[in-house]
Amino acid sequence: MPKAYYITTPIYYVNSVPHIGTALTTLASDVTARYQRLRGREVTFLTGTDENGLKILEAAEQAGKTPQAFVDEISQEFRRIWQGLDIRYDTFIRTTEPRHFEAAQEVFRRLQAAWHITAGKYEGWYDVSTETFYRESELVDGKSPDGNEVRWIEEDNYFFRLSQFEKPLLEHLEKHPDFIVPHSRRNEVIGFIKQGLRDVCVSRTNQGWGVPVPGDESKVIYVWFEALINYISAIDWPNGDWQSRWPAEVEWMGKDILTRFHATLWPAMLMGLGLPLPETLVGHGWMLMGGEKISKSKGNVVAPLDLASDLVRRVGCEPQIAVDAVRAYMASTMPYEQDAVFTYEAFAGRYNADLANDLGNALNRSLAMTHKFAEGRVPEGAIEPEAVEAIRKAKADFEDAMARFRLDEATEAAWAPARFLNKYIDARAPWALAKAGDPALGGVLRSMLLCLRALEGLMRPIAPSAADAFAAQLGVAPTTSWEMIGAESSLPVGTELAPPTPIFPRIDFAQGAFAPEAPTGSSEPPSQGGSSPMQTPSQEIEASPAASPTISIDDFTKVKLCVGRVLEAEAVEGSDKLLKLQVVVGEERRQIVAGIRAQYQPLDLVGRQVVVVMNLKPAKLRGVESQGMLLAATDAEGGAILLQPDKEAPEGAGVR
RNA sequence: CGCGGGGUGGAGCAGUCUGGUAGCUCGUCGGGCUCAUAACCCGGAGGUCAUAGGUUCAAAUCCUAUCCCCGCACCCA
Repeated sequence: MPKAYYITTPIYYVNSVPHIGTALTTLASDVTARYQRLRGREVTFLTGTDENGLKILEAAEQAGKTPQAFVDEISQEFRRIWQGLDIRYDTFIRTTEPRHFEAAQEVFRRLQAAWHITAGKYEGWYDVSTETFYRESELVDGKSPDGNEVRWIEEDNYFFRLSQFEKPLLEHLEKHPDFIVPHSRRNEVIGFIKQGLRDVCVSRTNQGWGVPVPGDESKVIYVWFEALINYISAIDWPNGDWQSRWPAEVEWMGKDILTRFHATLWPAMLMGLGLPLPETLVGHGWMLMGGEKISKSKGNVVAPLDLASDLVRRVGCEPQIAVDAVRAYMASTMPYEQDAVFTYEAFAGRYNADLANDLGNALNRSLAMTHKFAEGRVPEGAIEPEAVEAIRKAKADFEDAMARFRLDEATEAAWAPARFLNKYIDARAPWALAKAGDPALGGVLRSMLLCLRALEGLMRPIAPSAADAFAAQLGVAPTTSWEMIGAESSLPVGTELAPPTPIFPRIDFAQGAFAPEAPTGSSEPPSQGGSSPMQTPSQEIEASPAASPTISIDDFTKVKLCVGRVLEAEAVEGSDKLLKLQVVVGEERRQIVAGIRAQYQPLDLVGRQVVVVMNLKPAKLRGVESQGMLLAATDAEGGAILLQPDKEAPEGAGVR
């Protein structure tokens, strides 16, 4: 049996539901999968959810649910949204499934047997709440960088000896130039590995959630390590028919999780297991909102299905067509090397220009003419060579673009027959031919319709429902194979066409700009495109955007605030944010480090009165002791605006 | 000197590896058509390709230096 084309997305961390960035990766995979199916390949398209890890335990607790109920619910939500976006995956893996547990443990066992995982004593600081280890130098004020309590632990743990794979990884990258695309990111990966790889601690204390280390129930396998295994656990490695799928042809992901994990740790794990590596890893760019990274705290999250319903509400098209409009937009602006910027204006503009004006209108006017001049049937007549050539070229361009995973170019190629057609119609002016009784009319009309039939096939991987609508109006069944595209037999003479009905109704901007119905920002996640098995420790779960809890006046008076005066100020070396200040508060003198360098010059500050938090535990920042904190407001960009007494206050005055 | 990406007509981008008179979409101005979803087609205006040197017959493209933006890392007491 020939090997199936195996394509994967990262598994998504179930701390919250997908947004337009997450959908990007999944959509890219879906378009690739649909294209390969059309080409006749057997395809296995995998996606899933990452459900282990201590953060899930915490998020579940916050939500007042059992962990299992919590992950069940969110995993289900992912599947609902993928279904809504017409994502046709073949396999959905959840890392809480037995098959994943078994495979993960087997990976662990085998790597252990091969001495790629070894037991060792770990000595160091450990942040229990984020499951992260820190070096002494990374600690701040005796706490983790996130401000969590850390404790010194000396415990037995397991280490994956990643450092041993430096050379083999570099060799593989050398030998397979297309292992990582785009090439700019391949260069980054090479640079990263050349800096030296450190062994990875791959076990954590078992708190009743996660995959236990085989033979050591006191530990679970570290979630970042275990999550990657989904790519093989999902195809029943090691006991099932995994060899008919592995290695993956392509693993899609966002650029954020490419370098450290998919391009380094994951291939090293596979090497340790003696398994072949995926053929290609694509680390695409991000979809930014107005130039900024998508994040809930900025309130700039767009849920893909909301975008579709906004469009339905505005133009009254079929829901599935609106979904396709979202798909087409994402595919056509698919960030590859660079990030792309999402705006409602751009989405609406492209919808009108590409889908309504070019594609929809091309279909509409062609059908109308056929009804008017040829009784609504595909007429006799020779297909004209320029049409044949236009279709051939579009097809070849599409193939070429997909071979390079350039969805933006593929989309452009798919639309090409429509763009050609509009020009062609104008050049051949069928209405004039009809008036003149010119016998060329039949061939021209038939050429036009064949272009539309080809368009229907080419757009199918990107916009399947719209393709169905095209086929229906053309009076034929959907295109089912790549060979059909452009073939005369795909649209027989005499085929009866449906009456033309606009598939993509235009957005009338005279009625106002296209905008979301209501400000979004309900329960969407802060993470991006490939946000994945591996979330960086700083990405906190935001289970509920709830108001901060109230505190009592007693709590407040615990904070000792005083007015001080800045005596000296200078930059902290090696930091572009920090200033070192000498502040006098009454009799007392304090050294305070503040992250205000972007807003204030040292000289601006000298002599100024400031409000100081006196009883904050001292901390070391960039190696410089800070004995307090200045109060400041936050500006729109997150910069600091120092607070200052309305008029000169007595030296050392208390603040309440 | 932490790592990396980028600076191309009003906007968003391609082209840079493999030098050869700057291309696409949108916008704008003018014209055309009337089959069509006020859609479509044609044409114009608009760029010293961040800056300065260099290599070359020829540089957006190669080399050197500088400036500016943006990620990551660090960090924001």
